[in-house]
Amino acid sequence: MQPDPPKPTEAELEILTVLWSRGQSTVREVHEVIARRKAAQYTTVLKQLQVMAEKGLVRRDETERSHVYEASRPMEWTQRQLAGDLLHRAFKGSAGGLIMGALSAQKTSKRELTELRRMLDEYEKGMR
Amino acid sequence: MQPDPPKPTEAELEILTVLWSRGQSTVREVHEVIARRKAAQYTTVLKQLQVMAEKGLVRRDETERSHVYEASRPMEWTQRQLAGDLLHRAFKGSAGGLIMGALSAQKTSKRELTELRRMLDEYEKGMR
DNA sequence: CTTGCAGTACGATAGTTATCGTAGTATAGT
DNA sequence: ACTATACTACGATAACTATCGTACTGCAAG
Repeated sequence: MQPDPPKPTEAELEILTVLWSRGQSTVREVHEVIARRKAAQYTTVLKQLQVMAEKGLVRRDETERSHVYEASRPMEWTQRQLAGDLLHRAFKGSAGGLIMGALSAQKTSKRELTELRRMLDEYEKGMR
Repeated sequence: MQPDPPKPTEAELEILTVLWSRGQSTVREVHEVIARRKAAQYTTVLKQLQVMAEKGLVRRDETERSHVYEASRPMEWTQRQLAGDLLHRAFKGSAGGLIMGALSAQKTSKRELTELRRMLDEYEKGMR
């Protein structure tokens, strides 16, 4: 599991979200999902995945003629990197600030708020 | 206050944090702070600020010989953009996910946890 | 076999970012 | 007035990103 891969770029993250939701996928499968949201040539996605494989963001299985890709890190791991990165770069490490930013960025339902409280409790429990 | 400025890049954000903490500043002042953390030529910071002014990220007062720069948007505004952006790009809009990411990215003190709960309450109150 | 299709590999390009050197210009001190 | 200094402006460059076209390859159907 080699050195930590670099932070994914915007386009790379979009592809990762596809891989996380679909699991192992061929280029074609990834492309189909991506193309649903935005115009993109097949070879663009292919190239993207090749680069990502070089960077270690995805793993490639070449045994079949159609190569099969999968994210090299679980979604949670990458999310943690991204959240931590933004936390330090824009919020001086203040988790509270980040949360307020997130809450005010989109209106958050009352149900989600109680869900958040539950998460805090749970986190605190597992923390000792 | 013109159209919303674009999302700041990494280096731009670093400069913005200086402007937010210092308020109006000359290039020299910004450079001094930046140079404390990393090697950077004066002209690099200057150029950076010029570009940022073009993008609308900062405002420039040219009345004095040494131009004076200030962030065009308050810290909270930009933080909200960044948090919202990450929220959508990496967390499918799930604030809970982002918060778990942030909490696990760095160990969060018990005191900060209670502070977070207070924030949630406050946010809910101001929400109706 | 041969041809067409589904793949991969690769190179090119345009745009952006970060960085810096150089040149020009105003100012202040001698 | 002259020169050193403190600025700004500008251009160049290297790296990286995103995007795509073209070329090559294996394979299956006729």
